[in-house]
Amino acid sequence: MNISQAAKISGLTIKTVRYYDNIGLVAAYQDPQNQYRVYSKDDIAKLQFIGRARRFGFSIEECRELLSLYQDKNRPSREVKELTLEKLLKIDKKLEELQNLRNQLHHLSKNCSGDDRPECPILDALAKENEV
Amino acid sequence: MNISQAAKISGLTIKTVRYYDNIGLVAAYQDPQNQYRVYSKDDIAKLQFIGRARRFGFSIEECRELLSLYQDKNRPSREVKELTLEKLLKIDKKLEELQNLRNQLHHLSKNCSGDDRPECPILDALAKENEV
DNA sequence: ACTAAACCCTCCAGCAACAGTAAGGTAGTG
DNA sequence: CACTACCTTACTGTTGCTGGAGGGTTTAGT
Repeated sequence: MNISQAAKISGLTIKTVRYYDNIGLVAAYQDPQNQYRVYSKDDIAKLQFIGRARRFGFSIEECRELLSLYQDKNRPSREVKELTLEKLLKIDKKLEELQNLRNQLHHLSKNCSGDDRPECPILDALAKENEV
Repeated sequence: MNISQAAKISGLTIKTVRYYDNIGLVAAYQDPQNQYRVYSKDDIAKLQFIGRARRFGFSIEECRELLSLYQDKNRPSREVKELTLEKLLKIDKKLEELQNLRNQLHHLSKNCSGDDRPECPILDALAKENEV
């Protein structure tokens, strides 16, 4: 299977698939005749696996780790769970930050008339060292 | 005022302040004798302004825009509010995404024993094209 | 006056995770 | 044989800095 089909099936872009090959995440067989990359069903499965893991917020390096755990039939599920819980914690932290940010910005925008006058509590808040 | 003081007061790192100078966001006066950057009170205020805007999730380019609005005494507050609401929308979208992610990961981790056995629903979910 | 610490500078490389583009080779069809 | 649609490598750009090398300057202490 050539790269464009592999990309389509896995839901990734060609660029991304090529990139994953370059960094050794999913190394493709290369036809010695024309240098074209050839993807096996197993490769496709890996690409899909990575695509999903990426959508779950795992980094490339974490994907690499998950992939090796995935391929190791004897690995304990503990390791995978640890990685997942770690990621979960990070997400929770990010969520809290974003929620705070949202509340502050929302508060600011509500107090701004948003018309042709220059008075703007948003800029005032950014300019002064008080809290919003 | 030299760069280390400017950095300390504005709550940024020296590297960051220098970077902002390089990209013309806050251009510092440079002593012709020794090439040292010199920061005025006005510069400090700008740095602080940017620091807060960055913490509010505005990009550098948005900061540049806000700064020019901030310095223009006649600008309508509408422009600032628009920028803020736009940013708010992005944040809401990101929040929703993250929340979904969190729920899915949480669901996965709850179903994983996390012990020495190799059975792992997390990896299974990543390997198969079904939803979690 | 000399020295050492503590500043400051510029320039270059690198991070994540690709996307875009140039310049070129190849495969299949009419 | 031309044309289109693939494919390749290689380089640059993105965002917002951070780290380091290699060097000049200022200041404090002796």
